[in-house]
Amino acid sequence: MPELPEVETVVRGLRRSIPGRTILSVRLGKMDFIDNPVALEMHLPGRRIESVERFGKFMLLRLSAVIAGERVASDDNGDAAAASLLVHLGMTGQLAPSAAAEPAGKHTHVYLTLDDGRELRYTDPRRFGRMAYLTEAQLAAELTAFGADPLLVGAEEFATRIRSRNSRIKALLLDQTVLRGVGNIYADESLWRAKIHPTRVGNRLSVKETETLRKVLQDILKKAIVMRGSSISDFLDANGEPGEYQRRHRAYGREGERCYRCKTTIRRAIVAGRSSYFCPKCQPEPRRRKRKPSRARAKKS
DNA sequence: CGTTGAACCTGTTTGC
DNA sequence: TGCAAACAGGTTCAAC
Repeated sequence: MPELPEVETVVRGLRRSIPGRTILSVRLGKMDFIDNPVALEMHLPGRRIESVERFGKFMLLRLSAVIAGERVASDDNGDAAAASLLVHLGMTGQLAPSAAAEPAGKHTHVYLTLDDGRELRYTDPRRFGRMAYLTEAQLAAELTAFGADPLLVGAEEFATRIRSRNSRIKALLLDQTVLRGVGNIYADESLWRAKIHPTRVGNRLSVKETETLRKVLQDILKKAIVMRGSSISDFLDANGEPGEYQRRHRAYGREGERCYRCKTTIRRAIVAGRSSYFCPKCQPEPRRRKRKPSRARAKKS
């Protein structure tokens, strides 16, 4: 459920009351989605949360360096220096503070006790999310593999990233090493708006088409953030509130309904392994590509 | 390189 | 009603 707009919504919510708080203790339930559970228990207590940031679909809680004297940095592990708690919400993750006395749900697996009587809790039924305590060096290494920020990427870079690839545009939009933060909903919404069929191949899109796609993608992401994301069945922000952007969806989840532009019935097909919704009229299907002219003897056709 | 399908895990919806 | 199948905002990895 969480794509860039939803993660940004959670981050903005957390920024209102989390920075400045110190983590007093850590309690863990199931921990198969945590890189190194012991690292959390060992290094989080005593740390102050300096800020909350977003990187693609990741949330980063920036942690203070351990105050000298509080805990002596006698080791060279770097565990006394600034570090971060990286959180990915997967499909069903939620990160929100609540009063420590508030009963937690069945799928709440991480409890960070704060110094103001609250607990920052991570809840995730499917546990497709991820949590990890990372030093600065580990964090830097972790983030290098990701692509451009879809909100900031310029026309030239976007065109290059898309038009240099031989994959379907749907797959490219979902590929986090191409763009960081776009998921299934916003990929389909932007393709519908740009009138581009999800199976069109990147290197066969014109410069004009990629520029249209970049603009509508940015416009959609910005509007979705303003509307606090899309809540399909269970997305809730850091205040437990659902988003409103699902009311603006034009393609995603609309199989069998009529296209807002031409009234044609919206169709669903699996592209890049994901349900993809599109208007078969507004988004014309590309001509099937001939297979490679393998002159290496293939028996023939 | 690129594509597909399976796997990870739990819950909800849909179909017979 | 009951039960099984299909499906879900994501990522990763093996196999071709």
